[in-house]
Amino acid sequence: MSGQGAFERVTIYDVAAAAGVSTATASKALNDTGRMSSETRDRIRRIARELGFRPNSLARSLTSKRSFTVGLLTDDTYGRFTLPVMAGISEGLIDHGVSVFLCTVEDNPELAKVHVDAMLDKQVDGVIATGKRIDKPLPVELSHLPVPVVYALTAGPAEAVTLVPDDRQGARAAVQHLIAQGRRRIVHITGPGNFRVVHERARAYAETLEAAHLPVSEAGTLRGSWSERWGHEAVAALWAGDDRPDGIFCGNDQIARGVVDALRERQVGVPRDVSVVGFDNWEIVAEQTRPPLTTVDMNLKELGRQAGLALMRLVNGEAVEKGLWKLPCTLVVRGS
Amino acid sequence: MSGQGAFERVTIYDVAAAAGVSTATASKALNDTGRMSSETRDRIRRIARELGFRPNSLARSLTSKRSFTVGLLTDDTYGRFTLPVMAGISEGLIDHGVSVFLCTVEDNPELAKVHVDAMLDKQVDGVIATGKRIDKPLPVELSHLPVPVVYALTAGPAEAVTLVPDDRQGARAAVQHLIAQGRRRIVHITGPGNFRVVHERARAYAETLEAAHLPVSEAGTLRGSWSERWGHEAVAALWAGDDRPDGIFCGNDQIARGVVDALRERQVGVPRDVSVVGFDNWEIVAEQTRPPLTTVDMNLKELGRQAGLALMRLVNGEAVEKGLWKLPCTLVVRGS
DNA sequence: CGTGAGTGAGAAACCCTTTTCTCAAGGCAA
DNA sequence: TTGCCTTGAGAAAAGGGTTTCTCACTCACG
Repeated sequence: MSGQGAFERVTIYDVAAAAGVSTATASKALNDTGRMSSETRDRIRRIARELGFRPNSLARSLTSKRSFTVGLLTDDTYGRFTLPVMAGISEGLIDHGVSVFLCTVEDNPELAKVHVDAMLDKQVDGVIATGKRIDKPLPVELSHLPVPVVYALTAGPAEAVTLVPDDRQGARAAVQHLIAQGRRRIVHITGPGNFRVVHERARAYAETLEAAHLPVSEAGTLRGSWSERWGHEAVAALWAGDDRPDGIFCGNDQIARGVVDALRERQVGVPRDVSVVGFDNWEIVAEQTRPPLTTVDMNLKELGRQAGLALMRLVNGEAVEKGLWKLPCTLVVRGS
Repeated sequence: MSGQGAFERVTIYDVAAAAGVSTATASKALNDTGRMSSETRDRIRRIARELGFRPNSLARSLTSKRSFTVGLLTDDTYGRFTLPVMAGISEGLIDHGVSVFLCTVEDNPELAKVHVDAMLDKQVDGVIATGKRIDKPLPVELSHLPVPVVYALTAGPAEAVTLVPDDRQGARAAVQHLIAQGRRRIVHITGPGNFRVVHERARAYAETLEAAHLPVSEAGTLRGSWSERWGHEAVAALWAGDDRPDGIFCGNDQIARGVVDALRERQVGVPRDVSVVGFDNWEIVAEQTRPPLTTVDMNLKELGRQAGLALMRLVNGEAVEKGLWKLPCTLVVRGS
């Protein structure tokens, strides 16, 4: 099986000796550089394969000044957003032979500094900062590191590359979907006003209604918490009045879940009487709702992948457009 | 433009030259090895500090055969369990100067192999495997890697170190709490029977009742899905009969949430008439439930930390007890 | 004064790979 | 035959540290 060389690692000296050549020749044969007869090259390669030779990245990095590692900093240990982003980064970079150092720093500046120093000592080629909120920075200053930095789903300086989902476009898609379903009285039930995403989504909601010549009022946007309970409460408040909506765009899936449940308790048919659209495509919520939620997916894994690729371009010295990159969201149409 | 690596790194040669000594002496001064006058040692150290010298880990690893990195493999990109475990690992290891390579492998054996090979090439000192289910292994064989492996929250071979929460003890604590609240008719509403944790918790539930001389029947354990909906359904079924419980131990917090909501809809007082205990301490669920859920915390971050420390001991060649390590759970008492 | 022990520090080897420079040999034109 | 060019390959250095070995020197003792 694999991994038989458990004791002594095979080095390029072993390959060279077995092939009766120098390490220089062996190196060149394996890296497809230098000049030599194709017989020699093939023979060395065959022997390397037979011996199970795997070059020591550390030694290679020492001369190449490239470690093929990057550091990933996050302040999120529980959230559901970070993991897909990290998975995307890891997946996008492994294709380039790059491995990712995971560093969780909570909100602890000293811990963050320790991690950053450890990363730098290990000669990372670059750093990705990621977090739980796009309007809060990590507890450590990364702007004058000796390596490039990319920000994903966390606040970064204006002159850096920062990747976030395009909340406006996602919200627009959601509201347009409601309009396309023939809904005309559309409200927006969303989270706390001190989140930037709440502003973005609410603004896009209002603009989309306006563009469709539908009535839009400040009262159409209800701010609360990111919870099912708030969904319940908002429906209770709306149904207590006369001007009941026939379409509801929710700021996240939990609110939408609460909304759908509250409507069902009131015998209001979803989507017969009211259409509901959520945000996040948190599958455990969206798919379990009855009916399953139509919702906006932020494509976080893809966002992570793009962040990784952007960093690679910076590391390679290629030109990369600075500033905020807004990545498209996708509407996932289910039953609501 | 910052971060174009324009800075020249300070090497030990620079320090040695500035101090007028050889690199050997500089190395020994900085590592507190070898023999020299304390004036020399202090002077070299001071100069190193002034120059901002930071040793290149790569070069150091090349000779020391220790890279102070470990690989972390996970098959979970969405779950809520993995992130705290990873955070604990990262936190526990950074104290040892060890950084963690994050590798997400989904259920893809080839991807997993690529990641493992990349890790090995980068000379990781060890590997930690973690996942979403303690009864499913990762899609890659790790048992004859040339470095030690520790398993956390995923299935590992019998002869390895595997860390999992002590589900039995946690379940026992939950049921004992219900009994201490004066509850006597206690049922268990839990997840699908093909999860090992379902068996463990159900068994501990039954044993604890038995030990307290309370009635225990197979009908007292209701298996369903890990969803709020199932909590609702189970309550509906129970309250349709005559033998209604006064204590409910739920297999996870989502079920408990559904149970509490269903009870409230039925005007059953929690905890006035019925006490409910969940499992997981998923704060976003447990704290939002009305009343807030009393639940079992699996201390996943601590589990991760222990996994990291166990790996370090293996790497250092210290004796480590093999087999399944069951780490204690903690009952978090809230309002239910 | 000769001897031995202890001390402080440097030279050199080593870790593993890449890369530059050098060189011998052979082919070919003059 | 001489001289130049090409080709294939190796010697050596580099990369940034650590570690072993050696050595010169001082001091105390007999």
